[in-house]
Amino acid sequence: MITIQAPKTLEQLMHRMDLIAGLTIADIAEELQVKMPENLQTEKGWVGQLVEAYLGATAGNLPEPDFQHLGIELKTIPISRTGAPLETTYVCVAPLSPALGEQWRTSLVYKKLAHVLWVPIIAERSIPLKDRQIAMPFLWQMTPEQEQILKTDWGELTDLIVLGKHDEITAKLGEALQLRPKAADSSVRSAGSTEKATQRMRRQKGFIFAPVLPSRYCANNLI
DNA sequence: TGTTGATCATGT
DNA sequence: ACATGATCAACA
Repeated sequence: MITIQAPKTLEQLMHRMDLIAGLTIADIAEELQVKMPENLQTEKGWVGQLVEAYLGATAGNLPEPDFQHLGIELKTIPISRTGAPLETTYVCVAPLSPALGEQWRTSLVYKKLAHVLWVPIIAERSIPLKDRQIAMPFLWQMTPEQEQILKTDWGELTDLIVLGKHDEITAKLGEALQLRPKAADSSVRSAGSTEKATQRMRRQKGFIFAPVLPSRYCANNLI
């Protein structure tokens, strides 16, 4: 695979955003000389990793924003031809034992969502992977109103974990953030550090961003 | 048919 | 083990 240097400045990144708009997945795979799977059934994160490589993201699988020095998180988002988001977006793990006194602004959720480069991809399931087209990427920062929603959701969901109310946690909670299972399969268990003594094994969960805040993405214009 | 819970691949 | 990247697919 061809390696792309990380963008040094925000201007460089924005320039690459302009260049990637309108390309198909096949275009990018060809440029990077990577083999493209027929579908995503066994490589669900493949497109995200392809776009990361193409734009020069550096964080790998570290729990940090993708463009570390710019503090920007890259997220691909599948959209319909009319710009409606087709999936929710994984943000980060939800600690089984949240640090005592953890605040919203110091949380990993905030760090990841503070600056997001959304890369919408027209990805209706009827469209073959190779033909799916990148729409216009855009930088997003939460507004004060949006932050209030996220902060409230994060606080309520974190409280449930802190209080050990794991049985009450479902994806129905939260307005813009959900807590959903995040594991290889439903049998995986792990212990929170405060619970190791009692051997209370719980299922790992992750914070999921329901795309209700940037509710519509440019699909047709700007390509 | 939209949502919620489950699952897959990869890297350190 | 546990973090990243997400989409799949069963079921309400």
